[in-house]
Amino acid sequence: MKVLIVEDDPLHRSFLRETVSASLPECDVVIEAKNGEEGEKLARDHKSAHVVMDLQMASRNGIEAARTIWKERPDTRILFWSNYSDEAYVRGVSRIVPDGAAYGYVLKSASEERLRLALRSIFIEAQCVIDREVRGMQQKSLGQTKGFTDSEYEILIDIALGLTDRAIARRRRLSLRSVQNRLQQLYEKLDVYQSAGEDNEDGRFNLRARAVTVAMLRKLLNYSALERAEAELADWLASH
Amino acid sequence: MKVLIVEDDPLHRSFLRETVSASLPECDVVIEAKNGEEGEKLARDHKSAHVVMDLQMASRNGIEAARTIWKERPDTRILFWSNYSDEAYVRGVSRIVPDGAAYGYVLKSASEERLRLALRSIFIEAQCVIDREVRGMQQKSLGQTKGFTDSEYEILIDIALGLTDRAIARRRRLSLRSVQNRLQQLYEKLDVYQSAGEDNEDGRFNLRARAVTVAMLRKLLNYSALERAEAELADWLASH
DNA sequence: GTAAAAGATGCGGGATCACGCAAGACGCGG
DNA sequence: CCGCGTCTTGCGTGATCCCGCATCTTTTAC
Repeated sequence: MKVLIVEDDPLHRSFLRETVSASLPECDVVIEAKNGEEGEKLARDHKSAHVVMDLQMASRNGIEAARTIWKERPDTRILFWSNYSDEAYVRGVSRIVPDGAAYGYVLKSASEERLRLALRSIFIEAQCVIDREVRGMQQKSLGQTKGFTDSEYEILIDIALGLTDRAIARRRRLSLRSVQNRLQQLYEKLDVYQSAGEDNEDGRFNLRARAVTVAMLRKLLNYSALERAEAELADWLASH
Repeated sequence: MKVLIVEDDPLHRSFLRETVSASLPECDVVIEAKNGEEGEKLARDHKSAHVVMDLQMASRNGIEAARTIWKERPDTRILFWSNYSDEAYVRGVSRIVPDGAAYGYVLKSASEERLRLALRSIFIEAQCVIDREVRGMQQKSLGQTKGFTDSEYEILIDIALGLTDRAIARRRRLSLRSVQNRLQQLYEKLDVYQSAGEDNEDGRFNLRARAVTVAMLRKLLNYSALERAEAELADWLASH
């Protein structure tokens, strides 16, 4: 059994290496990559079916890497080991996990014991292990209650990218007015109005820009989500 | 000699502790805090004059903490030990360092040797030590060449916060038209036009929103910068 | 001290945005 | 089949944004 570690921080990497070999005696080979790009390559070369990796890496972030790995070999088992449970990450991950694949998401702040357990559950038992805190996010993003619809999230990304209403309409194949409707309901859910109008008409906001910032502050968006969205946009622009 | 370590990652924290005591034999007490808030408190309690800390912490980020520490005791020597050299961080740090204070900025990706050297240079010799890569950023942000003026950066933050032109004008005590001028020059420098107009009028951008995203992708802005800006805005709104 | 450069302000117009109103389109339980 | 809610679309309006043109002030340079 081979395990591939993808993690850019040297300290964390060596910690992972030790934990993996300590808690998985059946693992005889440990491979290490120090960024997403290298991770993809090594996963391909070694046909490794067991991966533990960080989200948020400099060269190619974990979600990108996971997507190409799963695209080539959908039965790969991946444990995401991340610092954050941003809704942007959780949403990004659950968007790319193939049907029936075993995967996990545990936070770096979790105890070592929890990490060991997750490793065994996923790699040996083929079970999914999602950290409690992360699970909360997932509920919020899937169950509409208080969370954001896919269409709302979609349009959030579009305005974050700086697309114009008309451009969004073209991209999502909607009429101009529909785009604006979605925008309104997004503004509503993000509470952009509350902080805006209030008492004085003095401190009014530019709703569009404000929505993006509020979303970032709420961890609905983060750098890597923007990065991915930007890449997708470039693709779309190329294919026109 | 007392040294205060402020770092939220347990692995990094213990690494720091070892490195500090190994490279600074004259240090007899090492105190540890696991977030910015606690860091401020311990710095106050222990009157510690030597701090090494992370930027990017959950509860209260490094720049905030450093500012209050320096406000209370400007001769404190602080070594920032960070994963990133985002222009947003560099700018944030150099904005708050008091005149004549000794401080340092080294990346976590640097060698352990470099860290040891920095520790001794700053804490013993009272010299400033800035990582090469970080220095590059500093040049770009201070020397206008190819970088951004303070006024441009200021307005960038304002639109990122979602302020309206009129609101910015009030906040910065400018006329509406001046604000728009600054915006234009910001758009220019961020190359928002290039990606926008080009050939087809199809993929046009909303310049305002686009500028923010481009700035984020270029690391001119990041989460903690937004966080700080938002707090400042709230203050300003309160004092009207 | 004067000239050039940089910045601030006003005016005005065309484009875009935010959004109320109302009419069709689609799915869903009775 | 009908009624109901959700989603989509069109039209129109007022606010806001982007920006060219022209004037005036401040800073910088020599």
